[in-house]
Amino acid sequence: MTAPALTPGRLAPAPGLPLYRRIRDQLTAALARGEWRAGEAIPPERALAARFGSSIGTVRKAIDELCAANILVRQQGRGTFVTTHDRDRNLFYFFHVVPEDGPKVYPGVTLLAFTRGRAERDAAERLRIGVGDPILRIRNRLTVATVPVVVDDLTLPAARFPGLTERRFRDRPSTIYNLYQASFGIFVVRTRERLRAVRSDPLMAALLGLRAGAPLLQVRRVAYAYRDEPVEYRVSHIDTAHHEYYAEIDA
Amino acid sequence: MTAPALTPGRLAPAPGLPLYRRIRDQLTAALARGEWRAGEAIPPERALAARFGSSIGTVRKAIDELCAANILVRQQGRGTFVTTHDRDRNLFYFFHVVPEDGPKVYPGVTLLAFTRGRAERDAAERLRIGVGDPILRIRNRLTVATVPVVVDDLTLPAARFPGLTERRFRDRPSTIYNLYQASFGIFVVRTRERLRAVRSDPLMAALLGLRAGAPLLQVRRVAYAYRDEPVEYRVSHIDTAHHEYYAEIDA
DNA sequence: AAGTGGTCTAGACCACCAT
DNA sequence: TGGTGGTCTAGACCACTTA
Repeated sequence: MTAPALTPGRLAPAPGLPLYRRIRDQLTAALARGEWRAGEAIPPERALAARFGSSIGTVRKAIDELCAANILVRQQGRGTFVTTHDRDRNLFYFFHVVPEDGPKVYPGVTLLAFTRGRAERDAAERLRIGVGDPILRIRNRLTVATVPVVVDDLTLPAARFPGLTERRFRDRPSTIYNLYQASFGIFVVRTRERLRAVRSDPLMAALLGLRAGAPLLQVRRVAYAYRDEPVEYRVSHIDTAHHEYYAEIDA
Repeated sequence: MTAPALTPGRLAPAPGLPLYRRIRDQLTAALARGEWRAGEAIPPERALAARFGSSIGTVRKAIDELCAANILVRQQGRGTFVTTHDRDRNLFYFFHVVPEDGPKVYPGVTLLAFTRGRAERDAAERLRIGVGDPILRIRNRLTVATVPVVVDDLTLPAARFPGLTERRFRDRPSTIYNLYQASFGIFVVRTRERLRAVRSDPLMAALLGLRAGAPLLQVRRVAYAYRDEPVEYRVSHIDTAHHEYYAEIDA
C-alpha cells in the first residue's frame, strides 16, 4: 500500500513539474528572499522533507541540483550551507589568469576609476537595460607579484546597486562578487565570456606598461545571477606575455 | 527487516568505494573493452541491477554519473545509449569559434599537412610520453563561409593511433574525434585549454591571409580520454577580427 | 551521544516510445 | 501492449562532525 506519488495541494505552483523541481524552486525562492544568508546552514534534510511533505530522497534530489549549480554546498556530518563568494572560490571559478610557470595566485587589485554614466548600446544590450539608463563604470588594474597583468572595465546597472559609492566599493572586505552578494543580494552563478586577440591601444599600453600595438587578450564577460539576470558586464584586457587564460571544458 | 546495505562479495574490487561507484567503474571498464559500441544501447536498468546484484536506484546513480560525464545519454522510453562524437555534438562541445554576428556554423576543414616525427619536450610533457617518441603531426585549416579563420596543428602519440595514414585521416566519414573513437577506441571526454594573444608570424599570416604581426588568438588544447589520459595536443591560431572564442563558466 | 549528510533497498506508479 | 527510463516513497543503516 504505497501512497500515490503526487500529493496534490501540498506544493501548489506548476503542477506539471516533478515534485523535486518544485521543491528546488521553493528553496531558490527562499534563498532569494534571504531566508538563509550566505554561509549559513539551511535546515536539515529531514526537516525540509517534513516542511514540504515529501520523502527525504526527493528533498535530496532538489538539493543535489542546487549543489550542482554551486548555490549550496554539502558537508557531511555538519549540514548544507549557502555558498559564499570568498577569495578561494572566486579565484577558482572566476579568475582564469595563470602564470606561464607556477601556480595560480590571487592578484592585487587597484581601483583606477569609479564614475557614473549612461549605458551605450553595447552594454545596454548585454545587461538587458535601456540605452541611456544609468550605469556605474569601474576600472581596476590587477597585478601579479607587482607586475600589471589585467585591466578590468566593469559596467553595472545602477538600478541594481542602489547606494554603491566609490568608498564602499574600495573598502569592501572581500571579493567584488562577495560585495554584490552581501550588500545587494546579487549572487553571481554563471558567466559567459567572449575572447579575442586585439592590438593594445595607447591607453591600455600605458596602464599595462607595454608598447602600443602589443597583442592583448580581450575578454568580454557577462555575469548572471539566479534566474539568468545579467548583473555585470566586464571587459578585461590581459597581457599574456607571461600569463595564460585557462579553461577546462567537459565532454 | 531490510537487507544490509553492503552485500560483500558480489562486486569484488575496491570495497572501500560506495557500491554505485564500483558499478560505475564496472560500466566504464565494459565500455572501454567495447562491450557496447558508440551509439548502441546499454542493457536496461532492471537488467543491470540484476547483473550487479543491486537495487535499481543504485544502478541509476552510477548511470547518472556517466551521463554527467557525457559518456552515456538517456532517452526516456527508449534506453540509455553510448555517446557518439557526431557533428552536432562536436560543434557544441569542442568548437568554440563563433561569428561576431550570427549563429555558430560548422567550419570547412582542409588538410594541409600530415607528417611523422618525434616528440619535442613541449608536446611530450603534455601527452605524457617520452621526448623523441614517435608522433603524428597534422595541420588543418578551418574556413567559415570560405574565409580562413583557424589553423590547427595537431600532435598525436603514434602509439595510440596504429595504422593511421593520411588517406584514412582525410577520408574519415565524420569528425576527427569520431575517427578517434570509431577506429582507435579513444573517446575524448574532456579538454583543457590555455589561451593567449600572440603576433602572427609570417607563415600563419600567409595561411590565414593576414599581414604578419596581426594579433591572433592562440589556443593550446590537450584532449583527454576516459581516465585522464592525454590523447591529443592541439595548437590553434584563430583570427578574431570577425570571430570570437566563446566560453561559458558555471558557478 | 546526538545530529548531520551519504548510501542503499524494494517496490509502486508515471511518462514516453515502439510495435 | 510491453518495455524503457523518470519520479517517489518509507525506512534502515553508515560515515562523519560536534559537543
